[in-house]
Parts: sequence; structure tokens; C-alpha cells
Amino acid sequence: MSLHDQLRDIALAEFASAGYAATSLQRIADLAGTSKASVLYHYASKEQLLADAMAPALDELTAIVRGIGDVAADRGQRLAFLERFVDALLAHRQVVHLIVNQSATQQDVPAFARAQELMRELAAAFELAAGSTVEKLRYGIALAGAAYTLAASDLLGLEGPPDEEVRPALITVMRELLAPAPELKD
Amino acid sequence: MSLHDQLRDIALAEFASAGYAATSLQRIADLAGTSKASVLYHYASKEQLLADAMAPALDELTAIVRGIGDVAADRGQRLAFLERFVDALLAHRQVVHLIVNQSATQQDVPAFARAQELMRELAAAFELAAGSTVEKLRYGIALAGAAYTLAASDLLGLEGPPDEEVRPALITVMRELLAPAPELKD
DNA sequence: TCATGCGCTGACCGATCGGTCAAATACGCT
DNA sequence: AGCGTATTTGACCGATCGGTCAGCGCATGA
Repeated sequence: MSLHDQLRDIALAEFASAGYAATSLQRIADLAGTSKASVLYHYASKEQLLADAMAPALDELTAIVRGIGDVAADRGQRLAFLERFVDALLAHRQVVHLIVNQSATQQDVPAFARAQELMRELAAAFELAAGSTVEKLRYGIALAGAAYTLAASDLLGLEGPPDEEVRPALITVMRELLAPAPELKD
Repeated sequence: MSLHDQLRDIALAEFASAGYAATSLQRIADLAGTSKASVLYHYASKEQLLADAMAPALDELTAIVRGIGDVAADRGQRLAFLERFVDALLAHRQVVHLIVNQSATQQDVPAFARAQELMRELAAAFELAAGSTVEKLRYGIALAGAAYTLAASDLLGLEGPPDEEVRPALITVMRELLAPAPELKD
């Protein structure tokens, strides 16, 4: 793998685990066994390095959200969206972690602003579909909870089960949440 | 209100909205109309300022988690925990935002390390209660989703309904999630 | 009146940050 | 070999960071 790609992968891992602001170009260079100046040769700036590292995941998630369809009425579309969404979360854990944990407080960084805009779009799509406060919260908890649980599972000490097991479980729980209110009594 | 308390409140608001690392002592001083040196007169260090600002919320949340009881078997205890937990989330939105969004990537900061430990305790309490992967995910999504949705609602553009409306809705949704699996078919 | 101590400040410190630049090196092609 | 391009590097820059320090004004009380 080229140094160019290595730097991008190393940076992504560090940004996700230690934080974008807290990760210096010097540290990325050290981890890659090169110099800070060489990092800035391959990427015009630290911001650009972040943008390049997040781009594939953001592109995929954006496509999913844009093609969300009428998630309110059509149950089939809702389920299809759910599977694509969960797969994307699983495939881009590190970027999801970045989006969930750091985009809110770094909106001056272009890539994080883009991520924030994506989340706003996603919220809007479900906002329209939601009626009562309970329903809005249900969607919010489902989407945020799924993303956050996935992103935090590594850091919180508890190493999650393999993806093959997490995927169907995640879909099951989110399906319960996104289904019309079951009106269960307790 | 004394300058001492003012500084703590201003710092908390800035830490939550702009991020701990991104908030300089100079900015806190400017917002308070004083000097950076005076901030460091009232608080020995930036870390101490954060610790003091987060302490009340962390104390309360810790007490709730410690006295969680047997949340697995006793439905009454589960409900009582839920209400106390939701009330604490609502009462300390800013700190919740800090815990959820920043503690993961700043574990070298004592206050964040404490927050992370608290989250680990909470996870452990439900980890023991949980069996299958689905059940674990259900708990994770409920707790993380509730905290994150609450913390992010301000930033995501959508201003939430008043607390009197959010509180019962939040309890309802979390009750559904924490209840024994309803086994609904879709 | 004068000494004490609290609140506060500007000047300053060393460290680190992201980024620039010119020079050195490596390498493919004719 | 000789040339042009791509890559790499260390030295350096201005800015900003958290934190230190000597000293300021001022209220209090003996």
C-alpha cells in the first residue's frame, strides 16, 4: 500500500480513537515512520486529510439518506433503508465514531460540517414522518442509539460480538423502534 | 452570583457547545469580562475547572447508578431507576453532552476519565442483566440513544419540546426498550 | 495610619501546533 | 550519463496554548 493511503488509514484510526483536535500531524508522521513535512506533501492540510479519510463513508451514507424514499408509509422501504443503513454503520465504524462523537463540537472543520449536515438531513427525513413527541423520540433514540452503541462499544471496554451476530440483532431492535407504535402496556 | 460561579457556568456552556479542547482559557475569560490570569486564580488549572463544572452532575449520576438495585428481575426497581435516570439527564443536559460527546476521546483528562468509568459501571449493570446479543443491544440503544438524542437535540437544529413533554415521552420509549422483549412480529 | 491579605492583572515562559520553503535525494526515461 | 519529476527532509515561522509570577489597587481592621 502506498504511503499516501497508509497515512490516510493511520490518520483515520487516530482521529477516531484520540480525537481530531488531539491528533497532531507529528504523531501521524511518527506512526507512519515518516516526517510531518511529508504528510503535508501528500495532503495539503490536516483538514484535507480528515476530509479524504471520511469521504467514502460520507458519500455512501449520503446516498442512503438521499434515497430514503417514503419511509413513513411504506413498510418495505423502511426495512430496506434499515438494512442498508445498518450495513453502512458496520462498514464504516471509525467514521461513524467520528461523526457521532466529534462533528457536533467541530463544525468549523469542513468535513465535520458535512457530517453534521448529513445528520440534519437524516433527522429531517424522520422528522416529517414523526408525529407525536413520543414518536420523534423513538426515531431519535433508534438512530442515535444504534450509531452510538456501535461506535462506543470498542471504547467502553466491552468488545462486541462479531458483525455477523450484531447485524441481525441491530436490525431487529431498530425494526421494533421504527415500527408503528406497538402500544404495549406495562 | 460570584465571579467564581460565573466562570464555572460559562466554562461549562462553552465546553459543551464548542468542546473542551477547543475552548481556551482566554475565551472563557473574555466571555466573563475578566482576564485569563484571574480564571487561573479561581481554578488551579483548566482541568480543575472542568472537574468542578462536571462534579454535581457526575455525583448525582454516580449515586443513581450505584443504587441501581436488581434491575434485571424487579420491574418496580427498573421503573424507579428509569425515572431517576431520565430526570438526571434532563437536569444536567450540558454535562450529559460532555460525557457522551467528549469523554471517549479525552480519557487523559481526569473528569472525562471519571465520566467514562461511570458509563462503564452503567454498562456493566445492564450487561449482567442482559442475555442475548439482541437484549444487550436493546439496553445499549436505550441508554445511549436517550442520552445522545437529548444532548444532540439542541445542536442538530431541532429545538426540542419543553421538558414537561419530553420527560414522559422519554420514559415511555425507554420503558418499551427495557421491558422484557415484547416479541412483536412485523 | 499603616499593615495584611484578597482579587485581579499584564508581562512573560516553554511547549506545541499547523504550515512553508529551499535544498537534498530517489527514480524513471531518453 | 544526463535530465526532469516525484518524494522526502530539517530548519524555520507565526500563532496559540496552559500556566507562572511579581506586583497592582483596595477593603478591612488594629
